[in-house]
Amino acid sequence: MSLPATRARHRDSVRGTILGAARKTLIEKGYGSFSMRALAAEIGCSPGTIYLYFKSKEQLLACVVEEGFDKLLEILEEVHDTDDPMHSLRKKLRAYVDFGLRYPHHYHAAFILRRSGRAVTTEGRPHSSFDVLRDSVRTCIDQNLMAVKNVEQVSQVLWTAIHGVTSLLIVLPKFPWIERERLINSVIDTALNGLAQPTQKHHHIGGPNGRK
Amino acid sequence: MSLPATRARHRDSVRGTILGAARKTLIEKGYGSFSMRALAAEIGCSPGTIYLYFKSKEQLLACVVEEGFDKLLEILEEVHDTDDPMHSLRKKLRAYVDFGLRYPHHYHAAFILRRSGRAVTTEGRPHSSFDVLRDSVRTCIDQNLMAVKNVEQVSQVLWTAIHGVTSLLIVLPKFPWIERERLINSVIDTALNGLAQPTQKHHHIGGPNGRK
Amino acid sequence: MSLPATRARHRDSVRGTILGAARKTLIEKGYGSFSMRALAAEIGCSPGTIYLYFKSKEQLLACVVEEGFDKLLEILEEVHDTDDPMHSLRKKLRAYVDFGLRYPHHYHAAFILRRSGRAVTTEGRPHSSFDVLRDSVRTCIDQNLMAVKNVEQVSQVLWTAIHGVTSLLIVLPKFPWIERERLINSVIDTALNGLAQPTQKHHHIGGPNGRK
Amino acid sequence: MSLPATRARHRDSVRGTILGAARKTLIEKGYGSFSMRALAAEIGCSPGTIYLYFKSKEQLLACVVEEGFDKLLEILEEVHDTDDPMHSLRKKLRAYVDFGLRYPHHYHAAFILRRSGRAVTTEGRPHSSFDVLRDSVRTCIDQNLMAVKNVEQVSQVLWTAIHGVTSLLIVLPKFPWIERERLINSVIDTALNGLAQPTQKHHHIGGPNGRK
DNA sequence: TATGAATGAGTCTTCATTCAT
DNA sequence: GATGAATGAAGACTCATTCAT
Repeated sequence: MSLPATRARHRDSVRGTILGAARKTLIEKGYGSFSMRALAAEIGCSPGTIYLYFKSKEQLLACVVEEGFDKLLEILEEVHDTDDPMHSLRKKLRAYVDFGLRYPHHYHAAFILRRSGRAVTTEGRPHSSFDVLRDSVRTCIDQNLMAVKNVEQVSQVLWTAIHGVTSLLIVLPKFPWIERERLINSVIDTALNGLAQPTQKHHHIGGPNGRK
Repeated sequence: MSLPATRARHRDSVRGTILGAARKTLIEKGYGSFSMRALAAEIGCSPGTIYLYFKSKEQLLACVVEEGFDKLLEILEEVHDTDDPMHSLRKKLRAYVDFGLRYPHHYHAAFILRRSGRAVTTEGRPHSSFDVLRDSVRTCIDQNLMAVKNVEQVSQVLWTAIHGVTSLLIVLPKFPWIERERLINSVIDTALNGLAQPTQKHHHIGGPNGRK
Repeated sequence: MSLPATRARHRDSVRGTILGAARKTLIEKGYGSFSMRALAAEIGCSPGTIYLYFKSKEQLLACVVEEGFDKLLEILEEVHDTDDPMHSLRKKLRAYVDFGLRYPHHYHAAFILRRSGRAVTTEGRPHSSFDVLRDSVRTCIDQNLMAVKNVEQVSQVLWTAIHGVTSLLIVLPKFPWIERERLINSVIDTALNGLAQPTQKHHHIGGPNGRK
Repeated sequence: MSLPATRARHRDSVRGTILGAARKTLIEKGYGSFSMRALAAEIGCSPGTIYLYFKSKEQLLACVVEEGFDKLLEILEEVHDTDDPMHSLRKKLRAYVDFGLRYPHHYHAAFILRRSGRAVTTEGRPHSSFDVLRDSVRTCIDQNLMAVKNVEQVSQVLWTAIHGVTSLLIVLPKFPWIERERLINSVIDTALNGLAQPTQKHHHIGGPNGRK
């Protein structure tokens, strides 16, 4: 470590400030209105300063997205496993949706946007959110709680299900959706029921059927 | 007909060319990089020419989206109903996914794109693809084929399910998906099973379980 | 005359329509907002059509200005001479100011604007508004009504006087001017009194002094 | 002083360069042809640079106008009052005209230019050139040297008179004016005589009448 | 380390003008 | 005579980025 500790600490602090402001701007103003100049103004530094910490706009945005992945991962890992693996799985699915709705721009950047040809992938990431989901699914299958036995298949089906609601709610917020809470629960119920052993129907609190 | 027929034909042709290029560019370069100049260059005309056919960038993009909605509606309406309502419903769901994968540009423009602030809505549209889906669902529920009886809820759950696969396959084509056909079928099976009456399990040909 | 009379009449009519619309637009929207396309739209013809009647935007505007000169001349000539030459002169000065205030854009184009180096001049015009003014002044001097005997000098002094009010009222309409009528009369009174024979004070109706 | 002095000096210098070029371009090319791009080219910098010193085209033009007002005010205040108020007034009127002829660009920007719709006003200006003129007039009236007793009226009449010559000489330099010096003096004489007490005729040196 | 001036390419859009039909 | 499609240049303005200080 060639830098004195205080230096390093300062660097990190400034870097954090920039990242925080970037995230905020990205979330509040949206992707299209994100500009390095505006960001510098927001922080109160000169445009050049940002380039001391991030090589380019692209890299800065990549860091914000990275942050999003990390945050999602963190949130999913916070869902502690219980004795009931299906319950744990359900809670993870729900945490995923909640993350997307709470940080729509992060989610958008990570899973919806396709930028300049290169899609965002989880490539090169040692441990991804999808891994957490897959682990949870594996436990269920190992305990014979699923009718479908293929871990990868079940995981992917579940992922597409929760991505479906999450992304549609983000992209089409004005669509006349049924009550949001009911929709999300129903999506998760439906997917789990569709995959579970016939004898093992798991519903969220409130029952399987929608009100008519 | 005030215009000579050749004139009108020419107009439509150019308009189509612009729309097509816009759609393509939009998906490949991304929303942020979409520029009227670049579009004109792509087509081989001057920037001003585009403005002879579309009032503004905004309107052009709106037309691209509109196009997507129309195309999808058209395809869904081509799926004729049969004696078995669940079978018809399944065929429509599958047609939806196939549309997205066959015309990813259209699909992207219609359901994935999110424009700064204002989201695409179906507002003002007399008849939407979702209406077709809802009608199909209603028939199933009327014939007591669904465990969940709320038409709107079932329709929305099904939509999010098929949108989930469709959009993820489009946006993250490099993700290590399981075999595409199996994934799609599994998604549809899962959703329908999760919603259907316990006694009425409908699977696509090939059975309910994924191969291990 | 190679064209049949009806043809020629039609030409003139269309030309007049264009000129009229141009004048109207110029007056209402101002010089900066004048565009050939907008003009065509206003008339309800295609942009190209205008070019069948006017070589260029510049020429069209020149014609409008020309029209302005003609109109001013016409108005000045309408002021009939009376037995009292000073009275006639005063009426002409007043007519000049009124013209400027009634057609501020014409006036602006003719006497205030300096376009691309070349100032608008009366060069080449066989008979100008200034000639009318000069003739009126000459009559006054010939009848020994002026203290200053130089026709050209008196004419120019009077012109600058009325141009002064006219242009300032046009250019600075929001300045806290005294009541407009009183100002104009006072300007004309002052100029005529300053030039007239000491024994011959001519005032407009209302007296020489401003109210205190 | 947060900026190093050299920085500040540089800023002012560049700002001045831009303002000067803007003033010049504005007058020579006319308002309609004034373009930020062309201005940048004239100066030899990039279009963006101008925006580092002026927020918009509108603001730049407003500054040019402001400059004109300031310069004129400065010059008028340099004319010191004497024992003879009419003489002082005359000197101020003459200084006004001289200013316009010496700095035609400034004068044009301040009093001749008319911006689309919104006219230049003196609004918000704490002390204007017109105030100086008015003060001088008030002194004359207080000493009973004027036939017309209304300060505002006299001031405005005098202003329109000197603006008349000044602006016409600037805008129509090719008109066959009488000798310039004689014209200016005659205008001022005429106005002052027209307003003064009958017994108090003040002429510039050289006498009241023009040579014939 | 941090600044802020500068750039050059880019943004959308409008315009005067031409020309085949 | 009239059209309307097309152009190419220009309009104001913004932005990511670099660099001397």
